[in-house]
This record gives sequence, structure tokens and C-alpha cells, in this order.
Amino acid sequence: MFKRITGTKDILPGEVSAWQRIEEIARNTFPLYNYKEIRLPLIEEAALFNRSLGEEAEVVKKQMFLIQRDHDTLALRPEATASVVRSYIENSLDKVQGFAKFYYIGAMFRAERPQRGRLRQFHHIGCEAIGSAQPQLDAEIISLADKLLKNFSVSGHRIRINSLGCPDDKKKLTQILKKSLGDNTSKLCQDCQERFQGNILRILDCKNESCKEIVAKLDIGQKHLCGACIGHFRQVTTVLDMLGVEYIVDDHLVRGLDYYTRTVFEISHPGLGAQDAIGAGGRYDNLVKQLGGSDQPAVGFAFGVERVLLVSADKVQGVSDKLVYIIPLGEEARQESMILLNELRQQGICADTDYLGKSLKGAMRQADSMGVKYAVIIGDNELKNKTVMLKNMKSGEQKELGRTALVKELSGN
RNA sequence: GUGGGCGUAGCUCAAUUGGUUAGAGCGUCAGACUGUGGCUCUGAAGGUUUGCGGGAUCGUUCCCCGUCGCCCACCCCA
Repeated sequence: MFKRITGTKDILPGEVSAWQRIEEIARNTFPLYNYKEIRLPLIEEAALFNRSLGEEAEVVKKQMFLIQRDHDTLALRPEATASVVRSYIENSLDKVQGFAKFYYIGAMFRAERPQRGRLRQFHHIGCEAIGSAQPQLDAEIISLADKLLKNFSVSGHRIRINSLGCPDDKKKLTQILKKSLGDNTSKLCQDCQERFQGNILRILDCKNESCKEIVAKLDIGQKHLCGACIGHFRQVTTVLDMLGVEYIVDDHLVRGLDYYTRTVFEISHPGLGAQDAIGAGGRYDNLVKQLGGSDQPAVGFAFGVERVLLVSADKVQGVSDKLVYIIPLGEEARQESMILLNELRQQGICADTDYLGKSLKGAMRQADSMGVKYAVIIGDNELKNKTVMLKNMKSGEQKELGRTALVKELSGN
């Protein structure tokens, strides 16, 4: 028997309605902020991600699904920001329109060990605004993220924000950390000792208690930020306050991907266990240039759809309450019902029938368990009278109608 | 990638210190007098015989090893 690839999931019809709900909310909410949908390939040149996420990023080093084809190394995309930027540059959108807002919904791939809220194929709903450095945009995007969550029926989430500063500030922060931690690296946990080499900023958000203590003593705060970055961050928080978005400034918040600059944020939810980030994002003012485009600052974020679904209070279930179920009794009625089905469908009425030759009782049970609103019975009597029997499954009432009267009755729903 | 737990019908779980035909509930299907669902009752199907492959044993679903899968945590991240 064939099996799913580890870390992938079949989304069966029963679960699809929950997905559709989330997607529909996203498609309704993004346009309010003038974000336009963009659809991009699932595979890209692997080098795109090496360049954008950083050679040292775990995602690049260990988690990419690589495909070797001829002399090219391709990768299933582990995230979409790099692809959006690639597309923005490749299609000369910087020249055509300069500032642009995009949103996307789609699958991402990372070869991690699966656990709750973590899959190898997972789905992002995200957006990117490219071409402006204004702090108001950062605030708008955080408030959009918050709005989306509310629309998704998610509550109790926590938004943490921080500023990493411009590239010079990031370098400064790296140096501060190297200097102040250099003497007692041995006191850091095993992971942090490795981070010290390649990914030193991440020591700031280590969960290890003793590391936390050491980091707390350093009292980093936002001392590494230059005047311009401090000003930027202050404006971001000011606008967030104006918009009534609740957030926590967390100066230990660092993101794992290289491209982030200045504002970063992460949205977590206590209902999730270890993988508690349901969404995250931030500024990436250098990425467009770094990938060969013009100098365009940008900001964006993404939600993990699976994680959002885990904490969404609205558990919709698929019911066929718009379906009309036709029950033919006998061979002649079965033929006749094909005409009726066709007619109903032409009128835009969802209609189905029993294909198993069940008894009336069995077919009624079937109709009931599907949750249909109407059943239509066609038997010998109805054939003779050229009518059908329409039964309202909720009220139990039924009446005998002619064909046209039936269509008229049902179109009203 | 590292550690731990688990793996018995479609689902949730049982199965006495390893001992004869592996059980239940739910679900599915069928029936309960003529063409009518939900509740109830009755019955049936469904496990290539316990993820897979080895091993120890007179014998194992139960013990050991390997493997695959799932889950949880670490890590990472959405």
C-alpha cells in the first residue's frame, strides 16, 4: 500500500470547508488594504533561497527539499517572500509601478521532523508590500495581521515586536554580542555555543534558562539602534497605539532568516504547544537589492494555515444543506431522474441521487445523514401522474408537484 | 538532525503473569408487513490475525532486535 510522504497531509472533503473558510476570509480581507493576489511556482532555483534566507539559516542548511535536474539544483520553496521578490524584480515591477502590495496563499516545504503544528508540506497565507520604507506601512501590516486573525475567529494571541535595526545596526549588535559573550561562551548551552559561530543573534531568544540569565545581564535593549532606526520603530509603535493594536515590545525577539531588518514581529498563541508561532514577519529593506533589483525597502508577514486552524474557534463542518437528493424507485424512475437532475443542475440547483439502488428507507437514511434539505421521490405513482414528491427533510412535510413547479419551488433557495 | 512515547477492525479502545475460535463501542450495510429519514431494536459485514521484517520460546498482540509510520519534546520556524 502506498503511503503519504512523511509530514504531508491529505485534506479530506470533511476538512476542506474549514480551509475554504480561512482562504475566503483572507481573499476578502487583503483587498480592503489593496493587496493583490500573486501566484508563483512551487519550485525555484535553490540558490534563490541560499541568497535570501542566508547560508547559515537552518532552513537553507538542512530543511530544503532539493531536486537535482541536469545541472540545475531546484528547491521546493520553503517560504514565499524570496519568490515574490524574485518575481517583482524579474517582471520589472519596480520600474512599472514602484510600490506594490501582494498576497499569496499556498504550500511551502521544509524537511523538518513533523510534530504538532509542524509539517513538511504546510501552507502559508502571507503578504508583502514592496517599495516603501515608511513606518506607517509596518504598522498597517501588523494591524492587518491582527485583523485577519480576528476574522479567522482567533483570539488570545500575542503580538511581539522588536527592531533589529538597519544592517549596520545588526552588525553592531553582532559585535556587541561577540564581545560580551566571548569570554564565557562555555556557560552557554550546547546549541548557543554553535549559534555563537554562525547565528549569534539567535542566542537572544534561546529558551534555555541559564542562557536567558546571561542574556538578561547583558541588558542589550535597543542600544545598538541608530537614531533613524529608533525613530522608525517609535513611529511604528505610535501608529499601532493609534490603531488600537495590542502588542508587546520584546527586545529579545530575533528572526531566523537573514533578510530581516528593522521591524520584526511574531504572533504566538498559547493554544499551540511548542510550535506556538502562528504568524511572523517584518521588514527586509535590503532583499530586493540583494537579489539584483533596485533599492526597494519592503515589509511582509505570513501565517501558517495549519496552525491558524488549530486555534481558530470557528469549527465549520461541511453540510450539504443546499443539496437536493433525488430518490428514484425502480428502473424507469431512475432513467427519468437523470432528466430531472440535469434540469435542476441547469437551474443552478445542486442535486444528486442514489447510485446504489437502495430501498426507499435506505435512501431516506442516506439523505438524512448527508444533511440535505430536500428529498425528491420518484416512484410509479409520480411517473403515472408526471409529478414528483418533494419532501422537506427538516419539517417532514411533503407535497406532490409537477416538474416546473418543483424547479420553481427549489430555485427560491 | 537529537531524545522519549506509541503502532490491535474505517474510528476510539479491550484482550487476565506470553497459552486454544483477538473483543466492545461508534461508524457502515441490511431488516423491523405494502413507497418514507432522525429515536429504538435485531442482524451482518469488516482484522490478508495485531505496521513490517527478523529473533528467543513448545507457544506470543504481549518478550528482544531492526525497520517504517504517527505523536510529543528539543532544534527550527509559520
